[in-house]
Amino acid sequence: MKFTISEQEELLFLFKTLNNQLGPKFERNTNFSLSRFELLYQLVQYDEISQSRLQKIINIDHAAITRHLKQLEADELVSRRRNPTDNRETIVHLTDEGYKQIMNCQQDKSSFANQMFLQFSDEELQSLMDMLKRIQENIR
Amino acid sequence: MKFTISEQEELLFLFKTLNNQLGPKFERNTNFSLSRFELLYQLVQYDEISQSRLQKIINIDHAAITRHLKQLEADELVSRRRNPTDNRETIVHLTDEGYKQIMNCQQDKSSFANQMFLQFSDEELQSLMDMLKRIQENIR
DNA sequence: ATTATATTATTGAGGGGTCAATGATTGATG
DNA sequence: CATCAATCATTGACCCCTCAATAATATAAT
Repeated sequence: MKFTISEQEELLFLFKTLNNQLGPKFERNTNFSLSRFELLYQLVQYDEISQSRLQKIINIDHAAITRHLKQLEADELVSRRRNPTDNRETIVHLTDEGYKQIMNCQQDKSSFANQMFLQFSDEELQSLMDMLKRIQENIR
Repeated sequence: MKFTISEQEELLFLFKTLNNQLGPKFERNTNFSLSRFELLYQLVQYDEISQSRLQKIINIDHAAITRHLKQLEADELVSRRRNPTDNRETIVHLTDEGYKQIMNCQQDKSSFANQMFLQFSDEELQSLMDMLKRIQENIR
């Protein structure tokens, strides 16, 4: 006995598939994973920021944040130190090398995003963004 | 010095975030990961199917397919045997227990998908599907 | 027939993510 | 001020994924 799949359900799986394809492609183009890129990007914006604030912005688990930053620190793209006024916090800061590298792959990231949304109108981008945010709300 | 992020780039990261949230939620609701669910779903459709055909349908790496099916076999939701007419292939078949379990969580999956697309019109679903497929084409 | 080529499945290494438990530090409260 | 509760970071266990290398089998080509 077979059963059918609704359009909604098809979309759910399409999402997963698309994402599985997106991540590796992005990484091949920029040499950074999406998460690492986001992390470094935020560090450019904030200069100094605690891990827990980064966590809230990036929206991945604390554990993943810690491990990414430890690795980025080992790679010397980032420096970390305790917050003197609150010793629970670790404050993260981009090194010169980190800044250089994230700036270097700006172009790659942009052209990747352009390729991804080739032939999308502004209205479509807007509507897509809107729908994704609504989905996010719906499953919250 | 800061730099800005285009709408396209914002969408790229929104995709990743949304997906990171989608997977775990789905799993908590159905007790199957999205991939396992898809695998079992296809087995309901095909009754018997080779791993390589499954791989092409589900669109994840061969290695992941092998590991999922080995685990599902250990859980006795699936049986596997060599194809007598082509010994390279492994043919996969759903067990009664596997059938029972996948059918059991149909309801959970449906209500999850409904929740996800709450207040989406048919046109929106259609347009979303269309856009996702175009993105998939664009990055292929 | 024998050799070269392609297909299928498997494994190992490594990256990314979650959840749960732990330890340290800070803040609030009786 | 002593204790209890919240916050932050870290670690371990485990899941999912990709890529690359390998082994086995089948197919094609000389």
